[in-house]
Amino acid sequence: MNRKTQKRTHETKARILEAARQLTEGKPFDTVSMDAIARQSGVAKGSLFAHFTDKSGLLSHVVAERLQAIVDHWETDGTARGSKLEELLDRSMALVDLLSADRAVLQIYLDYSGATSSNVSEPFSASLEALENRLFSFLSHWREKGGAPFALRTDLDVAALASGVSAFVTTAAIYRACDRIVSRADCVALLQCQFRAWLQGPAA
Amino acid sequence: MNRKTQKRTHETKARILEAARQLTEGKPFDTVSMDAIARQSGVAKGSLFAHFTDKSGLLSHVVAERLQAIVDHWETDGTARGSKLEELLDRSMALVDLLSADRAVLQIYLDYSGATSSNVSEPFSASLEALENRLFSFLSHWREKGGAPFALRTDLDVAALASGVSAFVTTAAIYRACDRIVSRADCVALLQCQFRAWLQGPAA
DNA sequence: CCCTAAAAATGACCGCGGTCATTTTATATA
DNA sequence: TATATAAAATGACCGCGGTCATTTTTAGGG
Repeated sequence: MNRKTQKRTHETKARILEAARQLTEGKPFDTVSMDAIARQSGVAKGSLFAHFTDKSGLLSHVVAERLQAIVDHWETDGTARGSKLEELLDRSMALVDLLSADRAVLQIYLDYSGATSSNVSEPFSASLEALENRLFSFLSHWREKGGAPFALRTDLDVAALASGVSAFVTTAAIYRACDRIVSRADCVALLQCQFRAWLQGPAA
Repeated sequence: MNRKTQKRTHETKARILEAARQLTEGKPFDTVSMDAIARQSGVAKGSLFAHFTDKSGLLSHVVAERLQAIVDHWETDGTARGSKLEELLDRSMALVDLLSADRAVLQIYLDYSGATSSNVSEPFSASLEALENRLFSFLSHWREKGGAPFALRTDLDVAALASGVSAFVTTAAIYRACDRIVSRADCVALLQCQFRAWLQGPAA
């Protein structure tokens, strides 16, 4: 017969996540071992793998939180900005900064950003979906209401535009994680150029 | 005093690479251990790391060869094609197929495609550069001589066009490596749409 | 040809992520 | 409350990538 999950489960899971959160604060993921997380959370190592599929699966929760922070900030921050393009650049760079700062974070993002929701931790896919929705509605708004410095092209639907933007952001993060793009300014410049070329409608 | 490297060096390095080539034929990289490569090549494991920085560094040579094969095939194959766009799609999908078939291959490609040539094995960066050159000259030719099904846009230089194409191909490979893009046909369709939108000049 | 110093090869060893047979704990029922 | 059993926790263990003090081989000067 089936019994329902005990409340211990949620507690230990929370303890593990809290330990992971603390230990990864400011340190690269690959310097934080599963043994260390087990020790910090006062739980046997084996238990980590009972609650999470693997190290990536565990840390994807941490990445999810960081991703969510970007979304939240985008949604709440009403700071006036020079233009729609600048706003998009600003938000994109927040993501690039997050992803390119830690190889393992980028790794997790790439592994899970493409996967079907079934094999990914819900927090991560939720955050990712929220981010994609935010981008989608941003572009929708831009197209409908207009915005500086140019009008969006109309020969592609918003979803297609968004997927292109994502592609540029992702590759920018990859290039920056290696050292192909050295300075942050170069990264911004590249994205600005690509965004213009991808999003701009025919000249008025 | 400095002595020059012995000829043994090249021999063992070649033996190791040959073993790696054999063992990875048709099998995912992560099923082939360094111990296995050492055993197959008749060399101590420690020697592998004397000749190559790490497993990625070793296998990047194998990836380089596969990459080079794509370049070579593109350069020699004079098969008549329906259009420039089809040719580009065809060649891009060859790369996508290569990268998405094995996680570790994709990993190596992403790690090294961005890195400065100094920290990457020469064969790999050579193959990558050859591929980029091939794309560049393909696009240059398209722009100058024209070609179906449309003329290339002229508001971006060829290098910028190429970087965009690479971005779309890379993300397509990532999506396909996970299961975001299930069928190969969907992948082709996505790329076709993105290539058109990215490359097409203003309607005549 | 021998001797010596540098170059190359070696394999025991380490920490890591991950597994699993076993033990401990909680809960439903009598 | 006592008992049976499912759920949860445990930690010794494994194979992996990678290291390094030691040994073996090679090349060049006397």
